[in-house]
Amino acid sequence: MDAKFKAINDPTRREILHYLVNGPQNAGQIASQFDMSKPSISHHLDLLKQAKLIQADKKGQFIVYKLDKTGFEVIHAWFQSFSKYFEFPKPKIRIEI
Amino acid sequence: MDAKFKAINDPTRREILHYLVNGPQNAGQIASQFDMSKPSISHHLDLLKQAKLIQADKKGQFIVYKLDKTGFEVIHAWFQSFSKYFEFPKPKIRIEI
DNA sequence: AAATAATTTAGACATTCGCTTAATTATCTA
DNA sequence: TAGATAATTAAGCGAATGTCTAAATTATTT
Repeated sequence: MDAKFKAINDPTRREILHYLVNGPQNAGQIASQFDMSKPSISHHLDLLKQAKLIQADKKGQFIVYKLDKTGFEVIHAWFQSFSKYFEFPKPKIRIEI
Repeated sequence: MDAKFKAINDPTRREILHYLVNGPQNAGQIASQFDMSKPSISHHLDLLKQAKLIQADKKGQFIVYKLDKTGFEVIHAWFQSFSKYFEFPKPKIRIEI
């Protein structure tokens, strides 16, 4: 729990998560998006992995990262625990008639 | 944005938020729930207020705090931005037939 | 087997964070 | 108005965080 909130507390890590919405990327591709050393990005990726917000898959000499639903669901559930106090806006839907 | 994620990163602040689900409480009542000095709680309340996760109302010599929807909605919207990647579990509903 | 490439690990440093005690401000009441 | 109560602000300290460079590890290519 703590690890997840800690993970999303950093702006770089939140950017990494958003970047991965486009699909899986290896560590080098992710690092190239940021004006920051590769070891720093590697450290951020490690914290995101510990929080189960991303998954790492080794593909030869590359390590491919992708979003992990596990961690997101836990945080989402935490938010739901406030729903008795107030409702959050729901996505608009259309129903055919 | 940063202030909100920072605010929910701390376990004491998350407990304060949950405590306020029961309804508005003044600073002393909140502090009495924690084995921690009042100035520390006061500081936590300040960060939560800055993040617009709680609102402060002065009632005489008391300051009454309550949850503020504003900040929660912003964080919730951030999560929604990942919904294109995976859906979160929806609350179960019953429809009368 | 040696060279190259991708990534992580290790060590160091400045900044931020959370906590405490002491001092301050504001309000209520006798 | 003096004294008590509620809460915050100020100052200081140790621990955690984010960043870097340099070194080590793992996998591929020639």
